[in-house]
Amino acid sequence: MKYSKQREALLTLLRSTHSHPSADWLYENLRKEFPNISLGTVYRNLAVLADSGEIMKIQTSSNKEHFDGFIDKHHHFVCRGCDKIFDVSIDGIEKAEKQAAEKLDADVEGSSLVFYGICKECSQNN
Amino acid sequence: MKYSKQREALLTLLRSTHSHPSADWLYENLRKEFPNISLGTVYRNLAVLADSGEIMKIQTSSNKEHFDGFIDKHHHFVCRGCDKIFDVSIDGIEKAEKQAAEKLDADVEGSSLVFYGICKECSQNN
DNA sequence: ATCAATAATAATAATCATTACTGATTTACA
DNA sequence: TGTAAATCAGTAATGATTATTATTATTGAT
Repeated sequence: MKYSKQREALLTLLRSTHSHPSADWLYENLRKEFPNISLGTVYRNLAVLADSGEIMKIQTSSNKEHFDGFIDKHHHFVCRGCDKIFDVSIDGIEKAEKQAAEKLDADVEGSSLVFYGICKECSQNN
Repeated sequence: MKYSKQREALLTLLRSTHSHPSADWLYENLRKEFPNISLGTVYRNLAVLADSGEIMKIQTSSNKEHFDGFIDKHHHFVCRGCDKIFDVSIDGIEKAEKQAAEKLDADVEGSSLVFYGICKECSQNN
């Protein structure tokens, strides 16, 4: 894995926000610094960084991948009003993973827990 | 919502398996009974049935939607070896939802919990 | 510092899943 | 039965992601 300015800028950008951006948002914002950057470069580096465990891919009910530069154990809440993704930490999930492993007799390596609903701001604006 | 043979057959087919099929699998299998059925019909009815709460859309790390004809509260385990989706019931998730709602001061309507790892069969075959 | 090997890039084309559109058919029900 | 509305099949369009290719940048060794 060779160094590249683009990859570093991508990682820096991703770690500068807690908004869990998508590939095209990252692309648009990287263009400020690299006007010629290619969307393919963004996707490729997101894949590389996710594979190496430096960032995290988030799966929501939208058909779009979102990314998180922070890989500490936490979960997400997706507002169906504004589609924003919020961080939230819940404890006791290891217990659930253990429970699943036992029930299925499988090797559970990880899990994804996403909450859905209406965020504070959206419920106030209605 | 008007009755249609296609929608009924789709629902019956989806409820005949626990394999959590994708739209194209359902399409291919419905063609046995309806050789002219359209993929659009499958997608439309999946959306209609999911909206009305009769079936459930499953989100995994694959960029493909999967569907579940059984809507009782349960969770899923995705094997990264064979990509199969297994059902698993975990208790105590309501507590996690409550915890998230309190932490975010949000209205949590539901959650999705997906486990990842290697299933029993795959770990035996290696 | 220069050079060759190779990884990364920009640009673009291709793919894949899903959604939208259209005109014909089917269902519900007055 | 007749009519309005929902659903259909067929097909085109969209949107996100991935693959291709020729060029450029990084690396480690001379």
